[in-house]
Amino acid sequence: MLSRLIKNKWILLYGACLALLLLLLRWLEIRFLILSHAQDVYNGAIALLFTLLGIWIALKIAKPKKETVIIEKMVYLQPEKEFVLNKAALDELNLSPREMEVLELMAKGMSNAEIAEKLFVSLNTIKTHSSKLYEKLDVKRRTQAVEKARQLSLIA
Amino acid sequence: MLSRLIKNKWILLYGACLALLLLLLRWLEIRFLILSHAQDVYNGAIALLFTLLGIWIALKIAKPKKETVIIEKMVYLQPEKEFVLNKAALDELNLSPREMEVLELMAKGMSNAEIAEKLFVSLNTIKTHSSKLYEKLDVKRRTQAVEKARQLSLIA
DNA sequence: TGGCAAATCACTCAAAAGTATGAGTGATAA
DNA sequence: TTATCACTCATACTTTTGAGTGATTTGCCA
Repeated sequence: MLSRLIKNKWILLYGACLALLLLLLRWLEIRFLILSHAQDVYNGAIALLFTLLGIWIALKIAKPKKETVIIEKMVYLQPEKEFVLNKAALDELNLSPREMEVLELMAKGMSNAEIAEKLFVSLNTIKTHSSKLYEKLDVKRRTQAVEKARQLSLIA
Repeated sequence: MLSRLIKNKWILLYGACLALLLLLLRWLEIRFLILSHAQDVYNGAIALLFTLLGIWIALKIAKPKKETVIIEKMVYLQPEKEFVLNKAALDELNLSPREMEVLELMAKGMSNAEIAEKLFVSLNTIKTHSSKLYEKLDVKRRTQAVEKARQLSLIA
């Protein structure tokens, strides 16, 4: 609660300023007993002041627009004779178990229909899986998917 | 709609503060019996209005602040194992030079159209080549062709 | 010079792959 | 309880691939 107040200290600041300003104005008011048409100038001043204040607040508060920069970091894999699954890449890609299955069967050269039959699901399901697979692997075709998976050591 | 309100909760907060402030002033007013209170409400309203106006203006006009977010993307590279072309198998299969080219590009995940463009020939030509390729490799699909070629060490 | 293989391309039909969208279910996390 | 996710399936549509067939050109060689 307190921390929130502190966090929003600008609000307090703003309140204080407002209070001060009003007091100042009051004081001026009393001092000069308000010339009849001075009221317009007075209102104008308030308007101007608070407009500026609003602008200032907005500029302070406005959340910055994010700009994403992707930096590619190279990682070299050890040349192993036996196949070692690249867990890091696998985690990063976030493939579901089913998607991995489909990927493996794909890599064996099986058609969607064959994969569907083998996994006891419909052809459409396999299509859905493969589409998501391509999305996650950032490829367009199954041949590319297999290529990439091999490069990433996701499959043997 | 609601989320926008929540998002801009500081505006509400600000309004609350302003209200509190005005109440405070009112209290002071009563305390010290200074002048008519209508003026305060009036001033407060103007202040509030123009503050909002200022904020609105700023948000409309100001170019958005940019914040750079850097995301590191891992790229896994596999160091080249020494690839030894299996000449025996290649001789036996009797693939023509052009067919080998097509096979290699296929293995890179390129589509027939892309291969055609790359080799400056028509799509139909590539289809012919690939058909013969499948025949010679005794496979049904391009994925199988790539698989088989890899197993036979015809390609890396 | 005729035969042959390689390379080119066209055309058609069919099959497979892929896209887009929506939707239902069950499990699990917030 | 809501929300999210993985998995499932469907419909409709587009694109790509593959099969089958046939034709032309070019260079090689016996």
